[in-house]
Amino acid sequence: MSAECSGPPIGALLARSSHAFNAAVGEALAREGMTLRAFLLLEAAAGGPRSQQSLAADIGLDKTTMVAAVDDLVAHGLVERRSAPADRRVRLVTVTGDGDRVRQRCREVVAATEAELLDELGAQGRAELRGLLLRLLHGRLGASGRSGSCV
Amino acid sequence: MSAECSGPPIGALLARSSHAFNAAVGEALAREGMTLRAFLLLEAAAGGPRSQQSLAADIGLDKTTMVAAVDDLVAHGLVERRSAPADRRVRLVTVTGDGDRVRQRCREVVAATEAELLDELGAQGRAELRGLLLRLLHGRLGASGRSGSCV
DNA sequence: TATTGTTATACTCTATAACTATA
DNA sequence: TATAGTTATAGAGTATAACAATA
Repeated sequence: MSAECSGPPIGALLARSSHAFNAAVGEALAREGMTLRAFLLLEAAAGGPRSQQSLAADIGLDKTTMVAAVDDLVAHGLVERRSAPADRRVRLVTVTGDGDRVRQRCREVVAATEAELLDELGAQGRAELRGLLLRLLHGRLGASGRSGSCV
Repeated sequence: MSAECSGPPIGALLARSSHAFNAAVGEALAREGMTLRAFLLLEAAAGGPRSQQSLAADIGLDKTTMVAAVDDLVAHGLVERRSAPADRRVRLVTVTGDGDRVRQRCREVVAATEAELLDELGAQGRAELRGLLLRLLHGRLGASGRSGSCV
């Protein structure tokens, strides 16, 4: 038996922290007329033209919900659907110039929001937290099938 | 501008970690015939007989959803509803003997699951992570109205 | 009149099934 | 036959509104 120390379970602390982070980032993005999910999708699409299913698997969405998510970005002119020449069944989601500008601005907004929330930890604390979470995710936590929306 | 270092945003790491934690703990509790939410409610009720609204505010549920949540625990004989003598509008949720036994077992299951997931961090890493998250939650993160289900 | 608990209802989100067009 | 995308539909989960009992 490992000497588990006192205090609330870490899972509860993680849940509260994550929830508060998502709420703060979501509010900041809402002021830009964006959604956290839409931003994540935009980021994923910016990695290069990819099929909707590939994006869906990446973000942890269903292919059916991905349709509406892409529809939304298309309606705002941030991405375009293009038929892939090699396989005309797949629709490559490509980021437009406007989309990239919005994405850059949202990146800054998200980074600023996170920086403010992480301020009390100091540079060293932030690095430690990042390192610990990465170790956690590369351990048993990442081993289990960790698909899921997380959003 | 603070020197924000490289890597994925910490919010994303927190979200993935929290999601994986909840999934693992949820699976472990499911093997005991329990739900994460039901366990949290049972834990809150074990703090002493309290009104449903008080419990709802604590867990971050709506009072209307709390009704069904308590109904579920009552159906399993883990808690009882008793009218408060002082104010007969409120129903005090009290944990039964069976409820307390189930709660103790679930506490052990949750602790064991978390311990396994946190194993790679070592005792020192676990303490560091706990400390960092507590500092985070006592800072700006906890300052904002942080109500919400988190479950 | 205000508040606790409850019910009924509507709304949001997501997944399942069925369809199309390609392969 | 199998796959990418789409649509329609059903389900879970949640919140809003209205009601009962009590203060």
